[in-house]
Amino acid sequence: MPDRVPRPEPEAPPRWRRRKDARPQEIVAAAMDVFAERGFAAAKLEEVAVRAGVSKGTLYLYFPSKDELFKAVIRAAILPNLEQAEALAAAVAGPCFPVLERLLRMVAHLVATTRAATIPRLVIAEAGNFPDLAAFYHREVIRRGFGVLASLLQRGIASGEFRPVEVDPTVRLIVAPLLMSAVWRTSFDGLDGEPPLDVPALVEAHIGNLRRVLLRDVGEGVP
Amino acid sequence: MPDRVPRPEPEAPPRWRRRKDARPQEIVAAAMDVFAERGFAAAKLEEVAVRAGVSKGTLYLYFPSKDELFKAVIRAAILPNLEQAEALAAAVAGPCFPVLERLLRMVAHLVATTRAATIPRLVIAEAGNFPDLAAFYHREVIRRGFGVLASLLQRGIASGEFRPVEVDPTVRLIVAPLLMSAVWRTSFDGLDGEPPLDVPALVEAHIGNLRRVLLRDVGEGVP
DNA sequence: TGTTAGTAACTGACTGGTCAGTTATGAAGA
DNA sequence: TCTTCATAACTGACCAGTCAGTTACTAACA
Repeated sequence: MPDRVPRPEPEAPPRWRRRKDARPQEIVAAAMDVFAERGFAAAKLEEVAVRAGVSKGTLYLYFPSKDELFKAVIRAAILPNLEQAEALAAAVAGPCFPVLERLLRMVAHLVATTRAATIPRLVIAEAGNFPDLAAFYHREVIRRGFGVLASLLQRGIASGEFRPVEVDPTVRLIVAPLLMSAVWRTSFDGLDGEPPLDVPALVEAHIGNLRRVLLRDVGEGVP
Repeated sequence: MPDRVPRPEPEAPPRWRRRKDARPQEIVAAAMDVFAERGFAAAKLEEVAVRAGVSKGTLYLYFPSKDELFKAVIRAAILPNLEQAEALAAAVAGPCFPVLERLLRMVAHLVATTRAATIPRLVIAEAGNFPDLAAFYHREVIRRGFGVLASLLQRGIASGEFRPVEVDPTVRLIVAPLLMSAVWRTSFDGLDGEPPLDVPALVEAHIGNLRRVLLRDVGEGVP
């Protein structure tokens, strides 16, 4: 009996390929999805692996632990946007309020349309269990974001464009509605047949309020 | 050999006592602590039991599951305060802005001093995994809280005390800083040696801003 | 006023399932 | 051929939920 070839598909594609450079991003993208849907604790690495098209062991070739994978997700989702915001705020010389408007609308757009909106919720939820993650987020995201707004406010106050408000509370009051929108969209939206949160309308109302709060000449001729 | 009495302490107190009515509250209080420290998923019922001074089995005599215990915690922490707020808002006839001030300061005080401040964070974190809990919270807490503020705004607008603002976005803009404060205090406070969030200062700044936004006659004589 | 039988509160060891992380093995590519 | 990338079966810890047994209390009866 001649030796029968044991593999029936000589033209079958290989069961897997080596793709050392593409893997990390794909894994992070898959992890972003799963963490967003389930939260950190309830997310299963097996599911991350399946969505990334690899096996669970492969995750551990690129990330030493679930925690580190989580941090990588956060970094990947937040840092590019933050750098964009810093560039936007730094590169302007004229009046400050229009810059503030553009920043708010940009963040609102992110909140309303991208997966990055789930990041604050994830960090908030896990801050107690990952103090170093909370510290990282506080240092790399919150502090920098606050810094952008604070310097903008200070410039506006110095030039006389803005009333002399207290900077720190005002920064927090500017940010709060955006943060709340991000959290809302990823926690409560679409419950009980409620209409979804209208983020643009909320932001426009907020900008209108800020105009009355920050600027010296309030246009009182509104009907 | 005469029969030695096997129990050496005839006056020893019993190892446990039957306390059918006190148990549920004590268990809920212990669970509140553990959930607040660890989050729902990472909280261990064994630890809840130890802090409540009972065994794990006893928890299941009073609550059918971890989920139901969680809901009981939420109800116990939120509903009394909500009823107080509704009473406060309903029992007034004069101008609306002082009522709004009192409501905001009351909530700020809760946020700054009580364990109830951790509840929003817990609900936000677990909303994805417990849709019915999110729906319960939305229906019983958020909708009612929004209702209190919305009717107050409408009364103020109708009487001419307030400018004719859009009610729904404005309610959200009023609530956002308080929600953010609650989340902040239980997630980021005391990180990196930062000073803790000054909730009263934030609320006073917010009230000042709302005065400019809502009232018709803005006192422009501020230095 | 004991004594005792009955009951409901309570305990804690156990189970079954889940899942993060490990490793023996093999295929792909140089 | 040898190294690297990847797999998939495996392990061990952890924990919600269970249940057979124990104990505090009570009420009926002596």
